[in-house]
Amino acid sequence: MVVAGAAKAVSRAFDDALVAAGGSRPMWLILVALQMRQPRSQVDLAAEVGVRDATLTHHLNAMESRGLVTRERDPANRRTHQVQLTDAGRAMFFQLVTAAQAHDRRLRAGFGDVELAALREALGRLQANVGG
Amino acid sequence: MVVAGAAKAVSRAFDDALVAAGGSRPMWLILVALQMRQPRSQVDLAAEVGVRDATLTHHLNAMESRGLVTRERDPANRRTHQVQLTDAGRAMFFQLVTAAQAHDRRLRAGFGDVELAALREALGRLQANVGG
DNA sequence: TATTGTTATACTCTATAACTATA
DNA sequence: TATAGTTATAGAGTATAACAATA
Repeated sequence: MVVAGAAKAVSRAFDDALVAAGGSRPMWLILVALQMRQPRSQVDLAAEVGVRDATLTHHLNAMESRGLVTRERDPANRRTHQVQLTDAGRAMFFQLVTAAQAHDRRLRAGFGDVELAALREALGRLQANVGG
Repeated sequence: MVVAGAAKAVSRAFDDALVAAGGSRPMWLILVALQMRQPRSQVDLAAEVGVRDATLTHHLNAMESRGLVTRERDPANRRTHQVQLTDAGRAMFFQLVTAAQAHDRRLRAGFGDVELAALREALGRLQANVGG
């Protein structure tokens, strides 16, 4: 119960940091996924981000209208869309990385390296315990 | 960044557990606040729960229509509503406590007492670092 | 005027179901 | 029929702004 409260506060602070930097958590996850590997299909992206197809469509619509990504039909399988980052998308990625790193520094203030490693390991186990 | 992902997963798992038990996180926070002290004004409750007055009104409307709380004007200051738990509200509180405890057991599987105390302490510091 | 609470409205994130188009 | 994606709709949670009632 105490853990859940802290988890919510920490999670929300990260969301707020991304919004303050002109993005959002879903946008961040999509940008990270594309930065790792692209082009990707929407089914693939949705699975990586952890949302439904229709939810991803919603976010991609917003990102496409902001010029952050492009969607092109795959000539080999015209059902699928190949999603790719634009230059503006890469710029937004670096903008959000910067914000996330600044947030991370603030978050781990007062933590030593060893302690931080232990914390990360423990959080990973908590996440596994809830099926994440 | 890893921490934020784990925090979100842990936070959401708690929300899901409360929903599965017939409640929600805001309902839980309101019930806990009233169980600690009642009657309380809505300004007071909203501050404790961490939402705006209008947001609290929204949740109290739902809880009142489910018979979990009552709102009565304070005769001494007719602007304020005194919010109180009904028998059904207390029953819902215990129902959600039970669910939260079950969830907590699952969450901390594999953690020893000492390790758990260290984790709680560390999470408290993280929360403080983000201004929670 | 200041405070308490409600109403109206809107926004974000998410989901399900029905649909289109391709295979 | 099965798959990829879109559209329509909805619901939860939150917020701001305008308002009414009371002090």
